[in-house]
Amino acid sequence: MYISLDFESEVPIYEQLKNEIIIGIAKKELTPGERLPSVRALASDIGINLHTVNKAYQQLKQDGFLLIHRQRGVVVHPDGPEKADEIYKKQLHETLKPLIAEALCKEIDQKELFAMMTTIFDELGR
Amino acid sequence: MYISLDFESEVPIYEQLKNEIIIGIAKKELTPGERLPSVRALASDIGINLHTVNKAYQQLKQDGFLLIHRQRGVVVHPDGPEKADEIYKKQLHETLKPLIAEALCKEIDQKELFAMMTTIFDELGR
DNA sequence: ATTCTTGTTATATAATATATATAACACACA
DNA sequence: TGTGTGTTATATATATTATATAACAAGAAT
Repeated sequence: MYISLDFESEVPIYEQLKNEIIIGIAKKELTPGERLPSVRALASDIGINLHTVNKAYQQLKQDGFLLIHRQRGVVVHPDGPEKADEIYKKQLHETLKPLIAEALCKEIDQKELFAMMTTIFDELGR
Repeated sequence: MYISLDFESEVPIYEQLKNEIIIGIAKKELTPGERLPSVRALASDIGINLHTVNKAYQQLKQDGFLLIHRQRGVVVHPDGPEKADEIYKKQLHETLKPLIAEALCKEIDQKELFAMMTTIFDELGR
């Protein structure tokens, strides 16, 4: 699996790493039960600190995407994360709203936004 | 116009403020040319520091949402922001992608996401 | 002219977040 | 008995967020 990070980005490295892994899981390039590199291996691979990788792994574990066995390492959660609950849906709604508002202000219309969404679904293999 | 801020949120106050204003413009509750409160008035109103308001105003000016006349105050840009260019569209795409990936992992399907989008369009008066 | 209100600039301070560096620990496994 | 896991602990550096005060420049109102 490719991990592309932008060190110039305002988005923190650990966030970018989380996103890459979540996208990998959504695309099923990362399959349930699959082993991920150790914090040290991945950190060394990407050229970042092991704590930065660990922070991403820990948060993904918290969110139910990963399982971490103390000595066996990190694996994609066999059952996947919990289904979205109402709290998550509300948060997603609140996250999307300003993004869409800004797009509308910039004259991106509903049709174009749906088209962009469809492209993304496509990229994620849906 | 109502401004609702969540001081417990991880989202910075100035970001929340930007979002509220952008949403206001998208909903046309804030109309082109309309005067916004002075940095001091709004800060005092919300109970935050004037520099926090100023930061939001400055960034919104940078993004073409607002015009700031040195002594006449802050107004909603009469012409609105620039139309979305390819760079913006690419950034929006990259912002949406991990959000959608996470939603899909949590078994929110394409249909439900489109429904959520439609609800948001509705809230924004489209 | 004088006063008030603008945004603006300058300093300072504190708390938090991000990222790195090093070292050590506990424990399974070969 | 090492080796490789994640984990924990410290320390450091930098950037971000938010606040507090003060002062400045210039248009607007009186």
